[in-house]
Amino acid sequence: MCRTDYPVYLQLRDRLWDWIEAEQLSSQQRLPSERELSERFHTTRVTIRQALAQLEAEGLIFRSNRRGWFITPERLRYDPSRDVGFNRYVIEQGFRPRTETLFKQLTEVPPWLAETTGLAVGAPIYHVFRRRYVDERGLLVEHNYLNPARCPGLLGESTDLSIWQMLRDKYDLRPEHRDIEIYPLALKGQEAEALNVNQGTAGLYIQRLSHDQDGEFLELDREYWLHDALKIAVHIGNRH
Amino acid sequence: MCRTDYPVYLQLRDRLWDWIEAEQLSSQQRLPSERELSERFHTTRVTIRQALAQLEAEGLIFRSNRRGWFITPERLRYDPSRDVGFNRYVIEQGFRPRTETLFKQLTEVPPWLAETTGLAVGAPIYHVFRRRYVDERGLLVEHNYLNPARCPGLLGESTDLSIWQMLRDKYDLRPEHRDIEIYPLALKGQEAEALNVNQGTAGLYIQRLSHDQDGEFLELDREYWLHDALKIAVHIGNRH
DNA sequence: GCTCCAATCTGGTATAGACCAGATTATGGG
DNA sequence: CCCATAATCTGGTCTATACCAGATTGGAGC
Repeated sequence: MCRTDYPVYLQLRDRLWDWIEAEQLSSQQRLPSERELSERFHTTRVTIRQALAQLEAEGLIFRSNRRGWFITPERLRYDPSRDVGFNRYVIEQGFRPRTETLFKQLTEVPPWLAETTGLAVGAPIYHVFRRRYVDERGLLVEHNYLNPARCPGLLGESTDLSIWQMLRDKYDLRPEHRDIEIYPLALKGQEAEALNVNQGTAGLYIQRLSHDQDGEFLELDREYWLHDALKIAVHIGNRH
Repeated sequence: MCRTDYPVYLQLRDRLWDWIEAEQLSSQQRLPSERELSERFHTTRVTIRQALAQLEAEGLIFRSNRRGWFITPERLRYDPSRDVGFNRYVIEQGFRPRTETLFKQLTEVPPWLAETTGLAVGAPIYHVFRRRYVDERGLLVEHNYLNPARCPGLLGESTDLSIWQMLRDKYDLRPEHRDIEIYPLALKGQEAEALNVNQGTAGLYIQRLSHDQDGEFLELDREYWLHDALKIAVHIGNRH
């Protein structure tokens, strides 16, 4: 269509970007439908979808299953090395947090968990599965595995707020040592469904293994974030 | 093709996964061509490409521009909070590192860098752009911005090894405070070209802003990693 | 005003083909 | 044997079309 040797879908990406800027579309606002865009830019739906996927990878737009394309909100800043609850740092940044507990149960330690934590296979373990929202967009799901010996009766409490705060206030437990793992992955299966995204959507995995002041296993936390939802920010050093 | 209500490309993903396991394909080995796969699995190239893209997102395979699909090597473990050089921790994990300096120059602080570092716009700054390999696969490109006042003559040295080590040994500078930012992004432009991947390939961005023991700006490091290349692993706490 | 259901709109999946550009391989001449 | 060139193979891009399933909307009936 144009004379440069740039592929069409990348040209469309640029034009869509400019169009979004020009229209001043703001967070969570919906784009025109793919069919409408493909007409407007004189191309096919397949090609416009390539351009949209490009902008999605860049984090400018996101899709909501069969509802349309929307402008991605600003990334949430997150410091996994601090033990500040989700609700608190979301509010601090001017957003509205919400947490849903999808299930919580007492179960038995499976082999992979035994390997990670050093617990015995088959030992009792609390398992909490939660979904967290910011401004009514589900950004992550989270599995918490807790040692029932250290926090008996925890499942009886509400888990819609901070588990850490509960551990600190009710059980006098504080994470002293922490092993953190972070890597990009594709959201699949249970996690993709719970976040209502397509299988294979880009995500970020954050795992935190915490031991308390006595060196006992305290918690394993496995978080699955949307790739465009957060920016990890950590400060290392004595004073600020 | 099958009776489940699972999409074909996800079934293909599973069958490809099984096939790769069965064939015992190992790191960096090439898959059959897309045309061959689409015949073998009785589908079209478009659909097989969807399945391949799925496995790519999951990090099992990667593509090399117009050469084919290959098995992804194991992720490199990386701790951005420590000041251990790239070459050293790659070797420690049993891989072969290599670094290419794509360019190095004395330039002037642009506005965005001034904002990040607190330096004055137009002040002199060293800029080094490098590409790093593990077992001959380019995994990341890296921009280093260094304060010439603190390390005069640095550009005269070879930058194919550890810059940190040079700062420590030759200039007696050690990073005391560090602000780290990490987030997923799409590799574009210069970074995508240098890594020889398509525009929009998933990547991970790691930025490190370092100040030395005197509180002076020391270095800004901007790393662009392939999304499947690394696993960040950090330990926080007193002793191990 | 409400509920329920049908029509409609959305993105998601899939087919069948075509051509291009870069990478690799085969070939032929020196 | 080496080297240059041609043929071939690879993934990358693009068109045109079709149907599906879930989400939304609009209207009929209460």
